[in-house]
Amino acid sequence: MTEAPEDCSKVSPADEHRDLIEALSPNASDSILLHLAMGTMKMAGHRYGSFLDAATTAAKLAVYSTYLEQGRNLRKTGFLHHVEPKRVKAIAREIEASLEDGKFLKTLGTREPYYLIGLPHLWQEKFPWQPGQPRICQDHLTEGERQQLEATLAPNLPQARLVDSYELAELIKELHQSPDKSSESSPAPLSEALSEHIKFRLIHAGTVFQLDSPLLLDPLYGLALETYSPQDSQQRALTMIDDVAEFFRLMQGWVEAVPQVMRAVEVFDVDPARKDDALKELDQLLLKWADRYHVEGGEPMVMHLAAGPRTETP
Amino acid sequence: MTEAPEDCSKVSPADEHRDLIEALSPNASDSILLHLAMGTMKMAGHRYGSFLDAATTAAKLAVYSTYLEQGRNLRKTGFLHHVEPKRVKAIAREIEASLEDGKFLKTLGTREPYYLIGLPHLWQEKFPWQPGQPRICQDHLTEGERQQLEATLAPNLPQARLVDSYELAELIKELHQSPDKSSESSPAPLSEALSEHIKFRLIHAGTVFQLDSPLLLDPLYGLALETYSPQDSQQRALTMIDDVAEFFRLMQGWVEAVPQVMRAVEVFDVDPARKDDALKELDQLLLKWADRYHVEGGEPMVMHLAAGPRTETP
DNA sequence: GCGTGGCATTAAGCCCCTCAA
DNA sequence: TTGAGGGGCTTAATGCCACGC
Repeated sequence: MTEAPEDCSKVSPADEHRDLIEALSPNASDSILLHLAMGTMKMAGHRYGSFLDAATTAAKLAVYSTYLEQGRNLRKTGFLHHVEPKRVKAIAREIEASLEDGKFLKTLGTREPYYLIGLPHLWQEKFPWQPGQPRICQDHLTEGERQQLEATLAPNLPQARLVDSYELAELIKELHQSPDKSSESSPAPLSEALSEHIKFRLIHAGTVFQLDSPLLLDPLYGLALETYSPQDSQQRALTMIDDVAEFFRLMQGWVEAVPQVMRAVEVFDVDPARKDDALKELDQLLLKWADRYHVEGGEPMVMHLAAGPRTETP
Repeated sequence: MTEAPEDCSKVSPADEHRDLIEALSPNASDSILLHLAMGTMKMAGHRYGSFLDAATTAAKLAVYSTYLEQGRNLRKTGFLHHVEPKRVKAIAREIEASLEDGKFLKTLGTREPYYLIGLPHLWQEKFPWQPGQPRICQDHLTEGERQQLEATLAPNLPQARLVDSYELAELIKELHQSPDKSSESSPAPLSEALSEHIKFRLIHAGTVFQLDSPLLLDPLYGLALETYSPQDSQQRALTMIDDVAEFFRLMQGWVEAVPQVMRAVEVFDVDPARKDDALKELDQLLLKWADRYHVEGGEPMVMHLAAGPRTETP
């Protein structure tokens, strides 16, 4: 019950995902945005509003960059991007405040939202548990009922006792206003809705499990993971984002014709019988190549590659 | 005067660009968004609001995708993304209307905004020019003045006469309400501000030039390019976006463990004396590799690679 | 649990205008 | 021509509550 239900309609989520991307994004930029939104919101669990804020911040930085290029001309910048000069000014002020005073722009900031990352630690600190102690502390339960319930729990849970929904809400509240950033004040009002969202996300991610039972008046909640560790598929999704970001950075170097930056694309029709061989050989080629030119204390280099079936012939 | 001024401050725009990206985006997703915003707004010339709309659309699709995965449960979807169920419903309706009725979501749609692409054709159609005819048609000019002005024009202009600001505004208006999409009505009210933005963009992109002269009461405008063709640096920026999009698509396949999708990363320290050799050899290796496995009528494959200096050691 | 409705606040993307330097 | 201000419209992100199922 902690996982997203594999709902039994016709298509798998991954296909649905791909279909949406391909049906609705004739443009490369749109497609990148879509992949990014999926990765950010569905995999990493960032809020809808956070993604929008991050996109807005990126757009503001683009405006600011033009503003500098145009010699701090508000009007020209406004014309070039179709933004009111007044707004350009506000954007510039905001960004400069961020650069100078270290105030934070609304970015995603971390791969996952802080509450996913920070919860296991805080929970184990505030509601610790030692072997031999009861994991469930509910006055209205008899000792037998307690043991019966605890027997239903998974075997290798972290050293933390179960909590009720109030305690969970407390945990979430504390996590929420631990910005551990320089901005001293907590401008975050933690609404009920937000708190509920965080709770759902924690359960969805498998960090927290919910215990329902007729013996209980209200559901209890337990910590399922000792430290934050994304599932395998999530880990891959995060790696994907990192790879794409670095690929983007490298390609930007190529656009600017930075020396020692290389781009390569190979488009071909592979012999179906030798597909596996081809990929294996490519892997080996790259490994040997990097080995051949590697020296201790050389200049740091990186190379990113992705290969697979192509869908269109451009 | 048609180009962005190389403003004489301390740093070059490209450095500024890179600094902004690196100073303010500790996160891979943020960095991707920034690269994308720069490419979309500064290079391709899409509007600030268009980029925001496209990002919002991507986020909506992510929400919708979750909505389907959750068996069309509005509340759960709302919790998972911190969106009101009401809003989820509106989003779902909007997307389904788009899928069924072919209504358009607000995406970037084309690489460049239509007005950049479509203008040269429309201009040559509405204001054609033949050798021997006057390029400048202004009653208040004497024949001598006209010839004097025309002599200042660049030699190889397209077959189009110069226009005044009213005619230019007419062109822009016509372009603006040529959606050439299925949505019959033009929901676009073309404000003065938007029209001015388009005019600035056209001049900025070098598609249109402005002619000022003491002989003229008002400035005139001329078409500078026969067909839309981005400058070299813009062309590279567009290629970058395409590459990144396909790289993203391939990596998504890797995340889902699609067979025949491969990801490779090589991190090493290159012998400084052999950097060029290394890249040249890599290029050759890839070419030969693709050749070796290519057959007529095989399965379509693609491979993307970028290599260059690395900045951090992860 | 779920969908649906109402109601409220606030920011910000848009539009337009004027005036002084 | 640019900066600075004023005034206005509309959407939508975000919050809350309540009813009926």
